[in-house]
Amino acid sequence: MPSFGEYLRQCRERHLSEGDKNYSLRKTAQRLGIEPSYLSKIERGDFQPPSEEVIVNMAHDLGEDPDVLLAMAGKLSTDLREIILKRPKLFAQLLRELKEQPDHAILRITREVQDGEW
Amino acid sequence: MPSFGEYLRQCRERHLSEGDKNYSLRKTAQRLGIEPSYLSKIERGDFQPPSEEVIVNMAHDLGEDPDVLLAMAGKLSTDLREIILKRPKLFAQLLRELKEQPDHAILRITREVQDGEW
DNA sequence: TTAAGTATGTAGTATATACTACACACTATA
DNA sequence: TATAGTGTGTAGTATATACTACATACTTAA
Repeated sequence: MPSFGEYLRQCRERHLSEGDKNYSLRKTAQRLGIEPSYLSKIERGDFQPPSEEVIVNMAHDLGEDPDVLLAMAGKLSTDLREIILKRPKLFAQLLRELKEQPDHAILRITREVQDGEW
Repeated sequence: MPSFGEYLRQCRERHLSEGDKNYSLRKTAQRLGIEPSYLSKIERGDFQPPSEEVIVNMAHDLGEDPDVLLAMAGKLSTDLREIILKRPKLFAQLLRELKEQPDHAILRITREVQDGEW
């Protein structure tokens, strides 16, 4: 699995190789509101991943999933954290149960809740 | 709802008022491996809540639920964060669905997973 | 061939986090 | 009436987080 920085560079260069010249390091950095040298160091792994806000902007700019990009940076989005912290006992118990469950089981629960079977 | 510091002091003073003299601020701080003045300031809300490690120690020392105490400090335990970060897409979706669900629905899911109905 | 655009290197900064060390004043006990 | 124990106030520190500013070297298009 690539590191956060490597993955970021891959995404950006994919856009470039598809012919969109707006995905140079400088132009991308400008859209993100950060210094090009900062983005360079993040992509190269010289610096830690940036703040949640910048990562979410990156995800939107690159067409990636914010939660996945945040996870690659070792971060959990604030809204998810708050969902858990409002009912910590309940969610702690559920999550520790689901830890060992396969993907399809979690997906199935999600679907059933969506379908209002609760 | 009391703040983290207020709640901490309530817990500690409960032990004291039940006659256990080991729950003075100084002795408690010593068991926790922190300075008494630091604990004093935390309880009074002069300082931010301490690190996850110290909060978990506090919970054990006071007979409280670590996840609840961490939540009062605005923190999520590392193990729960990691459960989510390993499958961010899956858990993000589930959590955002469960956000609006009542307690009993979440409890019911937890029980059914426990009982191996999946 | 020069001007614009590319990435990168060096050297900082501001703010937050997570504490320690020690002195002080008050209170209960022996 | 010492002294042991109580909580608190002042003043720091070390480390991490999240960046900026500017200079430099290389590349490409006019």
